[in-house]
Amino acid sequence: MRTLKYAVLGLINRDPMTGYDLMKAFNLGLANFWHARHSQLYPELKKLTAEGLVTYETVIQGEKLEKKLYSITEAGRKAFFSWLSKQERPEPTPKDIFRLKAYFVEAMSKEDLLRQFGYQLDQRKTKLAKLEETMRQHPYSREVEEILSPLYGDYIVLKGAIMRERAYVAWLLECMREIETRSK
Amino acid sequence: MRTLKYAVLGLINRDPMTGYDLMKAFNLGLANFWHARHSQLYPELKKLTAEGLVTYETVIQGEKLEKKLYSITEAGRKAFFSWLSKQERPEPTPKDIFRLKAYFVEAMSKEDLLRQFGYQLDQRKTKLAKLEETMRQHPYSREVEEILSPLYGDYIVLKGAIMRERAYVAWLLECMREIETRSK
DNA sequence: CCCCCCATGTAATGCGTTACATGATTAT
DNA sequence: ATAATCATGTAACGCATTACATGGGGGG
Repeated sequence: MRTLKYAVLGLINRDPMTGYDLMKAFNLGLANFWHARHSQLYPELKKLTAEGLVTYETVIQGEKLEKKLYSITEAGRKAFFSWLSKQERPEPTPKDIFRLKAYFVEAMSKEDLLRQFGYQLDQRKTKLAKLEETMRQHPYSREVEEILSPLYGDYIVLKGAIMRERAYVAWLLECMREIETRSK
Repeated sequence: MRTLKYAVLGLINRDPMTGYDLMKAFNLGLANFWHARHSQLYPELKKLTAEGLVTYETVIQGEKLEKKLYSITEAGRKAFFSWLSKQERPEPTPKDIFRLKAYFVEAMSKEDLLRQFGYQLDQRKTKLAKLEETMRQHPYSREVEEILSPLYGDYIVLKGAIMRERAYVAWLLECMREIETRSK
């Protein structure tokens, strides 16, 4: 499937960048739907270079620090667009350890349950608050921009992440309310 | 982390079962938050047996078909409960190919975008309808049951899956509405 | 001078999928 | 009979994480 390949191509297609730049992207905005470590990125870039989908030029930073600035090739752009326009069937539902634990509700005491759900609620609310803060500061929310820009892509996935977190929080609250009511 | 290990222990803790039974569970109810193939389950059961967390007895089905009926041991139960009560920090956000494509909105034409979002909407709506049908037929929705039963666990994760799908559908609709409005 | 960040890689290990492989039972 | 389902396993491969490993640049 090689999804990472296309994620990297898509980013480099926006602007030439280094492996380090990619790593930052995968730990910031993209982290809401895709994640990769540098230990996965550097080999991937090597592979893409070998496949002729990207090229790099070595840039000197300061005195002698070398960095590789990657650009997409025509072949790379073609591969990326071809992947992008392909309709893929929905993937299997993502795994979720907390839902798994919730499934085993019968093995927990009511106190344990409320502790577990409460902790999860805390975590999720914090996450949600951060996403909402990011949204408030997002340029797209303030100035109305052209729809076919990277900024708009940023905006819609952020919006999606917020809606996803809200649904999770709502679920947790509903479960807790029911557990509390019944345990009286 | 060995999450599969605990998923298996939790299921066998409910009732003794075979590898095949486990496989069915991972493709039905659990599929909404965890998934595993038989090729992963049989080795896992072997490992759990070696660790002394489960035991099995061989049962003959019909004339000569052997199946292994696994039960949890005291050690297994202990390991399971210890995992269950442990608070884990939220995992990294799950990967989502469609969100990744949505992020690269600037590389698509408006027609492509509407086609992609439309297809995804179809798929997600179908999935949601199935979940809602399962919910209508769920025993817990009809008879009010004791809260600390496997049936309740089943119910809350189903509820969670429905809320998750609804949020996804709502996001898709919102994106499509905006894309259509702006493209005039 | 020291710490944080920039910058790039490799090795070992673990988790998961796809494919390979076999055979019995049950329902139509 | 024959197809679907029950039932159990292994092998090869790919994707991802953790740990190992090294060194320069810039700000305080």
